[in-house]
Amino acid sequence: MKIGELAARTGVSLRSLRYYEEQGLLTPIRLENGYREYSPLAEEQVQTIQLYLQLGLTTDQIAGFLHCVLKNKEAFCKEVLPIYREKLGEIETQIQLLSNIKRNLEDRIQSILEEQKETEE
Amino acid sequence: MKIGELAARTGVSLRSLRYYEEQGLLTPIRLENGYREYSPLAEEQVQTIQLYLQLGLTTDQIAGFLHCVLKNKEAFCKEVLPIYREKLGEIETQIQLLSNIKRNLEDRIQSILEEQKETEE
DNA sequence: ATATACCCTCACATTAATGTGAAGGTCAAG
DNA sequence: CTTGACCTTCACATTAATGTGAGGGTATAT
Repeated sequence: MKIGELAARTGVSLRSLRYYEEQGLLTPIRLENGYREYSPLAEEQVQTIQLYLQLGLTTDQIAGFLHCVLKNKEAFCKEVLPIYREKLGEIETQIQLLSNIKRNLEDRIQSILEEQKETEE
Repeated sequence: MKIGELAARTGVSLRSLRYYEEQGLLTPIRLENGYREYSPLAEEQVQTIQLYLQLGLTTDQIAGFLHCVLKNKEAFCKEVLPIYREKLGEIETQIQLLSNIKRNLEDRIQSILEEQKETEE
């Protein structure tokens, strides 16, 4: 299938599909006229790529294990686990940071409200 | 004081101090030779700016209420509360998103570990 | 042959604060 | 008058995936 059809089937933009190719995640063959020709399997591959992107992995990281997970279960791809753990660590750090800010903001909002209450009296 | 001294006192880079001026957060006067001359109050102002930046506010948002909070308590600056609430909402959304990813990652890690255990047997 | 609906590549824009470096003026001490 | 430590402005780079648009080729139906 050509790129337009793959985009329609997957909901991923032409731009992104070409970008995935540039990043080595997708390698359609080229027709004589230069058009990309995707195998039927590409549809599933794109969905897999999307899944990993939604986990916050970069195309670089995905490229490191994609060809493996497309053929095997994740558990058989030794590159996956360390990347998951690394990402999990980042996420936890980020949540911690945001939680601190959240508490700070809540305290400040509370202070303002109390101050305003006093002034009303 | 000149920019180098202010940078040394506050730990904020020259680049950032100039950027704050560009964003309207800091307005040193200019000496005849073109050098920026900061009032002694600038040190505290910079610390205030840093505080708001650390809450995740943009220079645009800070510019909206900075001149007020430098003179009054936050509670008297009506622009502050809505901005805090907006930011709080963003933070909560972000935490929610990250928490979903976190759970997803944890599940996947768990699955991999269990699968590997089975394979070992 | 022309319209239309595809496809191609290349390249700039997006966000926000900060880093970095070039090219050059100012000032004080020697 | 030179050195060194300041200061100035300007401008490009950083991150990552995606949007957008120009300029142009291809294929099919009329």
